[in-house]
Amino acid sequence: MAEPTPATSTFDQDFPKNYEHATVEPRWTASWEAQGLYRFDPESSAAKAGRVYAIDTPPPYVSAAHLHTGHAMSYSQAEFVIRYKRMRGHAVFYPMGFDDNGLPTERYVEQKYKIQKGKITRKDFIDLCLKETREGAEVYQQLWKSLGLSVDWRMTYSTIAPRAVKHAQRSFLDLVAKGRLERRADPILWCPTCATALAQADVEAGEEQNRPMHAVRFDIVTSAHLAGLPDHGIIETTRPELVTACVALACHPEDGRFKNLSGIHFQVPLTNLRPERLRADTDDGAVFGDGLLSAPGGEFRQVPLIFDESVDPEFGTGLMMVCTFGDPEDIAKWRTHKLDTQLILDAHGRMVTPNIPELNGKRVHVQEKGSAIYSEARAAAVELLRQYGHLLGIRDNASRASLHERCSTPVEIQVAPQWFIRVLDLKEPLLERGRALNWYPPFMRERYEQWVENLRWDWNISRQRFYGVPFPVWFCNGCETANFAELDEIPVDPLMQAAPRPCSACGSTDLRPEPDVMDTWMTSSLTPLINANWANWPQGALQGKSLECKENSGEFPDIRDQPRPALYPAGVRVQAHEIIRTWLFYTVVKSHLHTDSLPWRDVMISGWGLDRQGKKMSKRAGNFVDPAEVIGKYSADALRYWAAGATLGQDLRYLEDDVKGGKRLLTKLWNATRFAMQYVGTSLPTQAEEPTLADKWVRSELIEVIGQATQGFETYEYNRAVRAVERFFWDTWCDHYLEIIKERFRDGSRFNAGEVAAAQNTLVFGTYALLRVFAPILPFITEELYHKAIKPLLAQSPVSIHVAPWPAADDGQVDVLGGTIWPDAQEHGAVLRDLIGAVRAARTAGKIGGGRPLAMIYAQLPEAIVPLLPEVSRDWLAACRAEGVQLGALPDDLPAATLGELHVAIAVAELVEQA
RNA sequence: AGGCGCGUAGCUCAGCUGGUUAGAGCACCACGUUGACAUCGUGGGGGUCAGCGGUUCAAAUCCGCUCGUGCCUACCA
Repeated sequence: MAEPTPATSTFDQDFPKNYEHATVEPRWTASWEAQGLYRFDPESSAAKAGRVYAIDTPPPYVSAAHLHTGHAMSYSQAEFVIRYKRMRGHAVFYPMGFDDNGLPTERYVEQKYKIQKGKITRKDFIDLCLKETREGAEVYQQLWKSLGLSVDWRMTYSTIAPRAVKHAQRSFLDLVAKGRLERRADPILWCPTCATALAQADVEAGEEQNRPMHAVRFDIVTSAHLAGLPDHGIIETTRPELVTACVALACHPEDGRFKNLSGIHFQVPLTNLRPERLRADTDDGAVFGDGLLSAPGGEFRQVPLIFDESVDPEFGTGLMMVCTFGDPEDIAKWRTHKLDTQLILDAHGRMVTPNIPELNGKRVHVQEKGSAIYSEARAAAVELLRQYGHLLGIRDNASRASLHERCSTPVEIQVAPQWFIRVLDLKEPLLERGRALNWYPPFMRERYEQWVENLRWDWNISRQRFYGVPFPVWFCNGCETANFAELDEIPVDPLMQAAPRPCSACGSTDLRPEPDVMDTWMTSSLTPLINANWANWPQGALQGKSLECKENSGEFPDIRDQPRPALYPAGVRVQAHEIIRTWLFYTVVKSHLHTDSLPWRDVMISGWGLDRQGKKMSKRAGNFVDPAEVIGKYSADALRYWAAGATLGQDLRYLEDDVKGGKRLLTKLWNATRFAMQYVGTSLPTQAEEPTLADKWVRSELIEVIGQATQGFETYEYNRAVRAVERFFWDTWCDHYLEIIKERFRDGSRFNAGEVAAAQNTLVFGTYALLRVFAPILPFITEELYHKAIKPLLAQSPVSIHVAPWPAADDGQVDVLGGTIWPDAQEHGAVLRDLIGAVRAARTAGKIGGGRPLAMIYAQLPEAIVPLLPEVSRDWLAACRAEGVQLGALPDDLPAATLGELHVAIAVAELVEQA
C-alpha cells in the first residue's frame, strides 16, 4: 500500500491553491518567445520529411486600430488548429502579416488628421501613413502575444515593406509577360469621394431607399415625324441629372409600340441651352461665373432609337435612356451599338456642363445626415426639366445604390486609362479551382461560386491614390509606350527613380512615371507567395514539385529572405466569409496565373463576432468589447474558450457569461490536477498495477474522447473537440473517477498496492492526456500544469506541452497507457456510473450529504446487472462510502431512489448502529 | 429577385451519415458540502425541435411548401 501524499506546506508552495492567470500568462508568453518555441525550423526532421504546415491568416489593417473580441475570436479559432497541427508533428510555419498599404490606411489617415488627398504633398501623406502603420502594428502585436498566438514573429510581413512591394511588382510584371495585363481607357467604377477608380469587389450594395423615378419627355426630331406616329417618347430615370449625357434611347426589338419608329431620332432635353450673356462672346464657355443663366438658343443634340434585347418592355414606358454612363447597362449598350460618348462628370463627381451654368459644377452626390442622399445636381436638373416642360412626373421608387465599401459614397462611372487584369475569360478555370479546394465548412464554396459566376468586370488594379505599391512603369512622352522595369530592378518607385533606359519603342529619353498606385488587393492576394518569398525564387523553383496541395516537400534554406518554395502551396487559409469575394478570390486568381496551382490545400472560414444583440461587432457601430480588458479580467485562455464555442463558419455572440465559463473551467482544471498530484507524489509508482473497473472505464472513455477530439481538429471543427473533452473532463473524470478513487487513498484496507498504483498511473497519464488535448484551446494553463505536475514525472519530457506529441496517432492509435480499451469496460462503467447516480439520488432524497458514510446500500436490480456486481461493487461502494450492499426488497423506512431500472435505498452508518 | 445559413428549454447554443425517454452551459428551485474546487456536488422544474404536408417500421435529422431572421449576390433604366 503506497502512502498517500497529503497536502503539505511544500506542496502548497510548489503548487499554489489558486491559479493566477495575470502572472502566469505573461510569464509563458515571454518564455515561449525566449525559447523560440514557435519558430519555424527548416532543419527539423518534420520539415525535412516534408511534414510542413504553412498558415495564411489575414493581415489585419493596422490602420484601423480597433481590435475587438471578434478579431480575437477568429484568430484564436485559426490558432486552435495550428497548435493541434504542431502537436501532430508538423513543422508549422505561422507568420503574422500587417496590411498597411492602400485605401483603407489612406482613409484612416485622412479622417484622423482631417486632411484630404490633394491638400498635402504625396510624401507627407505617405509619411503619416507609415507612422500610423508602425503604431498600429505595435498595438496589434501586443494583443496577439497576450492572446497566446503561436506566431513566428521573425516572419512577420507588411504589405508596404519592400519585400511585399517586390512581390506585387513581380506579380505585375509576370502578368504583363503572360499577356494578362492590359491598359485600357474603359468605363470603370469610380468613387467621387476618393477620386479613384475601383474594382467590382470594392463595391457593396447600400440600404434600400426611396430613389424617385422621373418621367422625362424626349421629342422626336421633326423631320422624322410621320403621320400617325407619336411626336415624343417618354423615359423614366432615377438619374435626371444625366439626361444631357444621353446618347440613345433604347427599346425592345419586339415591342409593338416602337416597331415603326426604326430610324428616328430624339432631341435630348436641355442640350439646346446656352449660357445667356456670354453666348455670343466666347466659344469655350470655360469662364462662366455664378449668377449666369442658361436659355434656349442652340441646337438640340440628337440621339437615335436603338433596339436591344436587354430592355424590358414591361418596365416603365418600355423606353430606356442610355447615357454615358449611369450604370453597367449603359456600358453594355454603348459597346454593342457603338454609341457616342458624352462625359459630364469630373473626378470628384461634379457636373461639367458649361452650357448650363445652373448645373455646372454641382455635385452629383452629397451625403446628408442620416442615410438619405440629396443631390444638388439632381435638384437643379429636375428644376430645369420642369422649366422647359420635359418633366412629366415624379414617382416614388425603392431601390439601392452601389456604394464604395470604404466610404459609402455611391459609385459613378468614369472613363480613364487603367491597368486591368483580364479575368472575365477565366470563369471556368477559376470555378474549377474553387471545386478543387477543401472548404471548411463546405457550404462556403457557394459564396465563391456565385461571385465568380457574377463577375462583370475585369480586375482594375489602378488606383489614383498615393499610398500603395507603385507600378514599375514609365510612359514615353513621345509615343506613349509603357516601359517596364526589369525583374532585377524591383522593388522600384518610378516617382523617385528615373527610367533606367530610353523608351523601348522610339528611343526617347523623355519618360514620365506612372503616378497611380496598385489596388491593395494586388498585394494581399499574394500572401501565400510572400510567405514563400516567391519574388526571390529562381527560375524553375517549382519544377518537379507537386502542386497538388498535398503534403509539402522538404528543402529549406533557413535564412529569412531566402526563397522558400517548400512552403507553397500553403496548408490552410483562414478567413471570414465576407472577404471570400475579395481576398480569397484574388488569391486564387493570382496563384492560378502565377503558379498554375491553388494557393493552399484547405480553407477554413470563420464567422463573425457578434454583440449581445446579435449585431456584428465593429468600431463604427461602437458595440465592440476590448479583448485586452477581457484578458486582464478573465485570462486569455478564458477568452479563447469562448471563441472555441463557435461552430465553424457560424457567427458567435460575445457573452461575458461564456468567458466566465472558461474561467471556471480553468479553476476546475487547476484544482483537479492539483488534487490528483497530491496522491501521486514525486515519482511514478513502481508497483505493478492492478486496474479496477473504474480505471479501465475511465481510460477507455478517455481514449474514445481523444479520438473524437482528434477527429474534430482534423476537420477544423475545434468546437466539437473542445466540447467532447470538456464534457469528459467535468463529468467522467472529475465527478466520477476522482470521486471513486478518493477512497482508494483514504482507506488503506480496501484496496491493495497494485490498485493504488493503477489509480496513480491513471491520474498521471490521464491528466497528461487531458492537458494535451486541452492545450490547443487553453495554451497557458495547460503549459503551467504540465510543468508543475507532469514534466517532473516523465523520463523523457518535451520542453513544452505545445511540442508534446498529440496523444493519438494517424492510424487512430492512442498512446495513453498503451491505448488499451478493455472489452466491456465502457458498458460496465456506465452501469457503475448509474449505480453511483442512484445512490446519490437517494442521498438527495434523504438529505444526506455526500460526506456521510453509509452502512448499507439496499438494491433491487435487473437480472442482467447482478452478475456484474463482483466487478462493479468495490468501486461502487468506494464511491458511495458504503460498507456493504444487500440485494433484494428495499426497506420501506429508508431514503430511496430510482434511476431507470435501478432501485436503491440507503442506511447511514449511525442509523444502523442505533438499530 | 436568386443563393446560402439559421429557427431546438427563459437566454446562448450542441445535436455528423434518420434509431432508447431530445442534450449542455447559463438562469431558476430544493438539498447537501469545514478534505481538490473564489465554491463544488446532487436532484428538480422547464421543449408542439418555427408551421404545414410528404417519404419511412421509425424524422429535430431526409424531401416539398410557407413564415420569420441574418448574410451573400443581383438588381431593373
